[in-house]
Amino acid sequence: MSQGNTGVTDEAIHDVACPIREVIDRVGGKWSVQIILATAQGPVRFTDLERRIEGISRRMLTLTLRNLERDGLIVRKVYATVPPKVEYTGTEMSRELHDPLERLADWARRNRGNISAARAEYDQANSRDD
Amino acid sequence: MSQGNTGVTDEAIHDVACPIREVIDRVGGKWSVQIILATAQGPVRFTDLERRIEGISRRMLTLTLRNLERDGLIVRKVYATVPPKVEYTGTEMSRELHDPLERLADWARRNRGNISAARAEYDQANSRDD
DNA sequence: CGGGATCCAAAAGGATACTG
DNA sequence: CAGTATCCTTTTGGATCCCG
Repeated sequence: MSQGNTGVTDEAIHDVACPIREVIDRVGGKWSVQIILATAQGPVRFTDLERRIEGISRRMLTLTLRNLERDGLIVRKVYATVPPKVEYTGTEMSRELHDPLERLADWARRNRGNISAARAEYDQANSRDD
Repeated sequence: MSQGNTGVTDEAIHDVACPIREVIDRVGGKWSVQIILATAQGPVRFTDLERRIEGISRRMLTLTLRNLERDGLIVRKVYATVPPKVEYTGTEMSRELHDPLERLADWARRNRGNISAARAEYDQANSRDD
């Protein structure tokens, strides 16, 4: 190796980055995480979700639920009653996501200050010149 | 509490989901993670990144680098030489992201099979009817 | 109640030509 | 070499109305 620190890098990057992409592609949507958390401890009805997740539109709730169901992260149970009743429940796989997500949340809480400071600095530095 | 399992839920969801959103908003882009990983162990030049991150366009490389720099996740160092030379290096804050990200990657690797199985099943179940 | 169908706005991303 | 500028396509998300 004559060219400095180009060792593990390229392959290792792909091996880590690629699975991460897969996760983000499924839970990176604007509402996915909230739904995963909301359905974690038991069956929740459609309308309950709509009320509990502030700002979500009917369309996005349906769409996100469908995608999560397709990926096996939640289970949809329909009761043939009238009026209709549908319950959504997070799966085990989905619950196993909580720890990893909590780590991310930790990082975010620890570095909130850092990030907004960095931003302020950057934005100020790039308003003078240009 | 007379109405069943509505305990921690709503506030707790927000307290966890909100920081997670913050992280995803910064590293959820299509190329962010790869750049974070690639710049982790030392200075990398623009063209090196362009070569090592397969499929990235000049535009997106620049854009993503700017955003990461703005958030304090990488540092940009310009050498006033000719031809120009610019190096990008991940910051400590950025390196602290690796562990959380690795957990996510673990989850993805463990559940890859589960997910594609769930998809296959779902897609098949929804091709018959409709 | 729990959606599906439709239409629209905004954001993200890609291709590529040009430049200090 | 390391970008910027411009144009275009795709994706994502929101607003509604309708329907069993």
